[in-house]
Amino acid sequence: MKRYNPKVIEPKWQKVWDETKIYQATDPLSSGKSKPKRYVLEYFPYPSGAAMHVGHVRNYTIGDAVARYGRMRGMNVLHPMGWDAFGLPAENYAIKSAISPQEAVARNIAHFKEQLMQMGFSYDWSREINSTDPNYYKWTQWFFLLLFKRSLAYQQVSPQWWCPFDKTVLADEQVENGRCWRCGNEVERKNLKQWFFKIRDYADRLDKDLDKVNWSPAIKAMQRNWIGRSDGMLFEAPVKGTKIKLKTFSAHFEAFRADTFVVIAPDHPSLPELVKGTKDEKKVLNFAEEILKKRVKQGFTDEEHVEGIFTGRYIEDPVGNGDLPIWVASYALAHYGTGIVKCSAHDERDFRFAKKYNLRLKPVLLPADQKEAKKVRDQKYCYSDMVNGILAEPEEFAGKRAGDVRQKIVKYLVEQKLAKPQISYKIRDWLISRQRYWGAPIPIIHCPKDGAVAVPEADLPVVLPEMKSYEPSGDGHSPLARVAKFVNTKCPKCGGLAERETDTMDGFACSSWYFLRFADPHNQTKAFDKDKAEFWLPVDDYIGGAEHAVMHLLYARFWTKVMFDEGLIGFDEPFSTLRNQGMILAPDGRKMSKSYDNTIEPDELIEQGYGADSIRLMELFIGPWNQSANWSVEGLGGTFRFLQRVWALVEDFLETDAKAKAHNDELAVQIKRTVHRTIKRVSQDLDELGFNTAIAALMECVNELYKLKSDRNFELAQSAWEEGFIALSQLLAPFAPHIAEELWADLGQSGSVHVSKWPAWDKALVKEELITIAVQINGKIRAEIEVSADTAEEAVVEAAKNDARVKTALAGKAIKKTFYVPSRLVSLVTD
RNA sequence: GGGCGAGUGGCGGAAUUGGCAUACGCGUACGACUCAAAAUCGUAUUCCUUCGGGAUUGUGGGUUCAACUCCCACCUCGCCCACCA
Repeated sequence: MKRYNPKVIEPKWQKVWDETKIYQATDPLSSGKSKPKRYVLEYFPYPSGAAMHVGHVRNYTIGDAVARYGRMRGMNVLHPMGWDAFGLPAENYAIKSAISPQEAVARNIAHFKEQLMQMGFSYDWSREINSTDPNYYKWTQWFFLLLFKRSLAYQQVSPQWWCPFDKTVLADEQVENGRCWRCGNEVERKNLKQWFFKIRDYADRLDKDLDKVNWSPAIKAMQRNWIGRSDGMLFEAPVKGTKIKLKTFSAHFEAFRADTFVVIAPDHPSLPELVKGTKDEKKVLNFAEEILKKRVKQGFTDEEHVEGIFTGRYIEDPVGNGDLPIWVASYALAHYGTGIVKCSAHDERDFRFAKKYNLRLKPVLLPADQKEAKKVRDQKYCYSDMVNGILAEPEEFAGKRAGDVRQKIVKYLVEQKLAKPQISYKIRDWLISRQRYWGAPIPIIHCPKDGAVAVPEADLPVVLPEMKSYEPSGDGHSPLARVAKFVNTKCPKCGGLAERETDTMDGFACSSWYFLRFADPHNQTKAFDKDKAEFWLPVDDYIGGAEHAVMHLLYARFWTKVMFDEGLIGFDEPFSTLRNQGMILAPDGRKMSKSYDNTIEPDELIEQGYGADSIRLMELFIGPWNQSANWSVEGLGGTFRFLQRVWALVEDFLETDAKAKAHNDELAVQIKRTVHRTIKRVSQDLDELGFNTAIAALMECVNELYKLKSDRNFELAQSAWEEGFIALSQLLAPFAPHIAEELWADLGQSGSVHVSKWPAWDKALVKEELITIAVQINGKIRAEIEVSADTAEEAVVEAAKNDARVKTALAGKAIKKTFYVPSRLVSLVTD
C-alpha cells in the first residue's frame, strides 16, 4: 500500500496549484461572471527577519479555511498576500546583519514566502504587493498629498516622544508605559517639528461608525476607549485683574456648584501669559518645568505624589462660586479638554490635591444616607457618584438625584448662558513623520518663499535613494538629510531653489490602504480602479490578532473615510467583519519569542515528517479559533494519526478488488448515513467558524467508517464507499488541502478538489430512524428508552411509563405533570 | 481605578443556546501483532462506592419539572486601557 508521506505529496500539489493558478480571483468586470464575491484577508506580514512560527501560522490557516470553504461554496474569493516591508523592524534587522534594507527585505520576503508556500495556503499570488516597491509607495505618497490637499496633514513644533535607541519620534500609541514599543527603551521628550495627520477631525465618525461594523465587542471597546469620546460642558471665566478668559471642560458638571479652585497643566501654552506680572512669575514657571521633568521620568504611576503651586491668579466664576484660585497641578494634562479644569470635592484627584495644599472644599453632591452625607460634608472622603448622589445646589435641583437631572442641568446651563455643550476626545493627532531611512519619503518640498509645497503628481514617486550608510543620526533629522542630490531641488511653484522634506512616513501609512490595492494591484495610473475597489471591498473577513486594535485598524478606517469624502470610493468602513484569532502560546504557556527561545517553526515540524496538513489541522483543532491555546507537540501527533487513518482507509479500499461479490444494502445505507451526517455537521460548523468541532466530526466519521469496514467488507458496498470517500476528501479540503487533493485524484476524480462543488447532505439520510429518549423522574434520569423517530408524543410518554425501571422508580406514586421534549426526553413529576 | 473575557476530568476542549455533562483529541493502563521494540489495531479511562447507588461544570444562594447554560452575591485567572477632568 502507498504510504502516507506528506513530504512527497505536499510539494507535488503545491507545484500543481501554482502552475494551474486555481486560486486566482476573477475580476467580474472583465469576465462578466456574477458569482457572489468574498474578500478574505489576513494582515499582511512585515518580514523582519524573525521567521514565521506556529503562532503566525494559525492566522493564515483560519483565513485559508474560510477562503477555501467559500470557493467550494461557489464564491468568487479574493485571498491575497503581500508584504508590509517598510519600517523599523526591517531596518533594524538590516543594520544588525550589516546589509542594506533592500537586500534584507528581499531575503526575508523570500524566506517568509517559502514558509507560506510550504503550508499550502491558497493565495492569489498574481496580486502580490510589496509596500517598499516604488510602484506601491508612489500611491502611499499620493495619499499623503491627498491628506495635505484636504488640510488633514500639517507640520507643528511640539514636544514629542523620542526613542534614543531607535533615534526617531514615536506616536503616542507606540509608547507603552514610557517605553518604546519596538525596543523597550525608555523614551524621552524632545521638541521637534513634525508632520501630523488630523485624525481628531474624524474622531466623531470613527467612534460612531463602529456601530456599522461586525467586530468583536473587545476590539470595539478598545477603539472607543482610545478615541475616548466624552460629552460634557464648556465653561468660561475671566481671570481677575487681566483680560484673559479661561475655558474649562467638565464631563461631570452636575456638581458645578462644588467648584472651589482651578488647575492648569504645567505645560499649558497659556501659562506664561497667565502668570505674567505676578509676584512669583519666575518661581511658578520654574516649578512647572520641574514637574514636567519628573512626569516624563516617573510617569503618573505614583498617585499620592501630586504636586502644585499657586499661580497668584483667580478666576471670577460666573456660575456663582465666587473667586477661585488658579493652581498649576502635576496631574493636569495640557492636551485633554482645554488643559484647565475647575475642581471640586467630587473628583478624587482634586480632593487629594486640595487636602495636600489645604484648599477650600465645598461638597454639594451627597449620599442619600444621612450619616454618610454628614461624612461627605465633613470632607472625610471623596464622594463622586454622579448617578446616585443627591444635589444640594443650585436651588433648582436641590434634593434631586444627579443622574436624573443631568440633561436638565445641561438645559439650565445653556439657557442661563453659563456654559455650552462640548464633546472632548482623548485621541490625539497621528504623528506621521519618522527620522529614519527605511520608509516612504514624505513628498513635500520646502521653499523659502512658498513654504511647504506638494510634489506634483507627475513627479511621483519620490524615490528613496540608495544609501551605503543609512544608520539614524540622532540629530533629529533622517539620514536622507545627508544626501545632497536628494535634498536639493527646485520649488514646483516658483522654480526657485528649495529642499526636500527628509522625514519618511510611519510604516502604518503603507498599511492604511493596502487592502484597496489588492483589488487592483497592477494599476499604473491610479492607486486603484473605483469599480474594482467597490466590487471587492469592504473586506468580508479580516483575520488577525488583537495587537492591531488601536493602531492599524484605526488608521485604516481613517484613511478609508478620507477616500470616501474625496469620492474615491463609495463606502466608508474598510472591514465589515473583523475576526481576532486567539494567540498560540509556547508549550510553556508564554508568548513565543526569540528571547525565550521557545518558538516552534512549521519548517522543523514539516522536516520531522508531520506535514503541513497535520499542522494546519492542529492549529484549528487545538481549540476555538478565537481563544488562545498552548501549542502541543503531542496533539500534533494526534492530527497526524488521524490523517494517516484516513489515508490508510481510502488506499486500502482502492486496492480492493473492484468486482463486487455481493451487495449489502444495509451496509451501504449505514455508510451513507455516516457520511451525510458528517457533511451536515461539517457544513454547519464551518458556517460559524467552528473549525475544532468540524474536525472532531470528521474524526468521528472516520472512526465509524473503520468500524463498518472491519465488520463487513469493501466489496459489499463498493459504490457507497466510493461516494463516501469522495465526499470525505471534499470535507477535508479546507483543512488539509494536500491529502484531500491526493485522495481526490486517487479516487479518479478530475480537476482539483478545491474548485469542486461542496457536497450537499441528503435530508432523508441524515434523519435518525431509532432515537433514544431519556426518562426523568423528578429531575433525575432513571431510564432510557428506544423508539422509532416518528413515534407520536402520547406513544413515547406511554412507552416511558411502561418501562420497568421507570415503574420501579415511580413506586406507585401518581404522576402530577409530564413534559416532553421531542426526540430528547420525557420528564415525569410526581407529588 | 475603568473596560473586556474566561473558570467543565490528569491535559486541550465539547454540549443542538434551558433538555441524557464530559463528544473529539492528548496522556495513561491493559490486550492483539512482534524474538523484541517502534508503528499500527482493539478495549478501558470524571470522581467516590459496601456495586444498590451517590457526587460532580470556581464558591454560595435563587428561578425551573429540568441549570455548564438564566438571575443575585462572592472568589480566582487572563488581556486591554489608565492622573483623560
